[in-house]
Amino acid sequence: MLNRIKNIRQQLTSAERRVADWVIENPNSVINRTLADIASVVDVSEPTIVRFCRSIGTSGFRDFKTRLTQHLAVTEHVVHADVSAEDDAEQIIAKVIGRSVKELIGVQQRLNASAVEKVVEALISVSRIDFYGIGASGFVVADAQNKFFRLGIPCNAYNDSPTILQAASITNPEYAVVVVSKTGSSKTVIEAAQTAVALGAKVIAITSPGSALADIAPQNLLVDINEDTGLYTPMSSRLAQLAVLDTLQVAVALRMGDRGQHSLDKTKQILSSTAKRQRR
Amino acid sequence: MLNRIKNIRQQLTSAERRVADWVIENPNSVINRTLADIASVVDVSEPTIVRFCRSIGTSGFRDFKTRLTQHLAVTEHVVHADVSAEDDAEQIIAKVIGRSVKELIGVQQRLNASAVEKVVEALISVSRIDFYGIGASGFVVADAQNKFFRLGIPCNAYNDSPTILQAASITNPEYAVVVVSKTGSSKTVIEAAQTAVALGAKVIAITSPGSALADIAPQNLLVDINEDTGLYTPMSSRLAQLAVLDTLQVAVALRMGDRGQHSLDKTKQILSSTAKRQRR
DNA sequence: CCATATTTGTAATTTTACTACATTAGTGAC
DNA sequence: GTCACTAATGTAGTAAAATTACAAATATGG
Repeated sequence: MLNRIKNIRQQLTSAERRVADWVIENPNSVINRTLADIASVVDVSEPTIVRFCRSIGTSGFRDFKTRLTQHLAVTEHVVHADVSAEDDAEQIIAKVIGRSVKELIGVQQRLNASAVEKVVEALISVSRIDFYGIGASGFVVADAQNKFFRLGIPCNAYNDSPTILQAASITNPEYAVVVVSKTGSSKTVIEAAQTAVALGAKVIAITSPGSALADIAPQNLLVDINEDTGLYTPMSSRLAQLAVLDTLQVAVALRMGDRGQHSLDKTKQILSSTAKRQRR
Repeated sequence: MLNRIKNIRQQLTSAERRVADWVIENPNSVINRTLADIASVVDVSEPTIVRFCRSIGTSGFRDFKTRLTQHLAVTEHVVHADVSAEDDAEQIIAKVIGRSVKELIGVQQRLNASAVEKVVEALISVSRIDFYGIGASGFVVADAQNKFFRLGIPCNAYNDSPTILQAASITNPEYAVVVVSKTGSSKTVIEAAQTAVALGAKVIAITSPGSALADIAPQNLLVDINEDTGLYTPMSSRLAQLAVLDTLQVAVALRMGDRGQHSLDKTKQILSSTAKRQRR
């Protein structure tokens, strides 16, 4: 919604643009104000505001207001405060999960669609995929390996430095290498990424923009994770990485068509028949 | 919001209750309808609806409408449609992550605060914690182990059947055992939970309500995960489990006070100094 | 610098929410 | 059972807010 306004801003007439600028500056104010109200603070006429609403694709001021309300409810649905020792369980639940929700929505908005498309192209063009991640990212790559494996794609996940370095040294142009790292500054993953690039593998980095790793990898999915406020483990970055990999897996599965669906069905079938056998 | 209406329902007068029932049935319709509109379909007068709005704590119909809009935007912030082969990257990102967001918000609402409190009590009363999970839950418990370990709590995660059964057989009342399972029907985890309960360990299950595992474990955090629509791997359940464990870890850390904070600081310090050393 | 198109504002209209008051229905005492 | 009283609901009018029609002003090209 707000993005749409920003995108279309230059196509607007000057009075409408003044409205747009004010809305972008004070989105929350729109919800509690009336048409006349806004007209007077922005110093334009009421119809101008209605025209602005139509320009950005809504049917009128009323429609614009409800849509903005919905948009803001989602993007700002967060308990902004940090957890504190006085919080009871109810508050902790709200705050911890609220932060995760915020993080996911952030990824949803920041993740670059065309970059995703390119990465998907790369992933379906190779015959195997390796995932590298150390520390907290180690769990993420293990999960990713499982996900892609179920699509029938041969793949491995490595989470310790020596093995990652060895794995990188035996890659070739038939490999895609997905390197997951929050900071993108660990020596191991950088070295591994360099090696893989040199050997012709398609290297994809899921990391922070501007990091050393991001500079090396030709295809990047840069996820700009909000820095942790210091407290507690990096849940947010893990969640963001998982979300990116979920998206990639679904996108790859769709591009693979029946082949991927078939593999999925088979793995599911095995899982459920095992469960039944065990239940007896 | 809708919960509030349900709670207050019996205190309403009969005409107001008719309004409440209609709103609960058709919450989305409220957004696009006018006061007069709703009055005619519910077959009450307009002031009755305004009175209903006041009864549930809003200042009038307008206020009620925006609040409901916000509420629905958050709880239904989802592209309802499933992903399909025709979707482009943009839509896949929106749908996949949107579903995850929905799942998290669902957990946030369903997770029982008093149950969380009891579980936290149990976790801080023991000297070590074991995490059991097989298959997809295996990744979740590995992550949990890492999280709690950083608080300075001795703990282990097991993700294969024989090891889980062995681990359960050496538990004692000084152990807390956290069993993670989506279905709660796998033979291994049920058996392990039974063994641990018999040996006096505090057994906590993160699983579906009504499952066999839920019946065994004295303390349960029941997470009622929306069944997957069939497509793709169980991302939702994994996310829900992670969210529950995140919450538990934060709650435990807060209850531990300085002791937990101190351990966290130390582990963080080590991580960053290692990173620096590697960067040289 | 005039003609035309575009942008913006004024004022009237319509839609919508809200309020004051009247009517009806319900409840308990005798 | 009915009268008095209270609570609940509706009617009709009012105020407020959004929208529209049209006119004035501003910009643009020949």
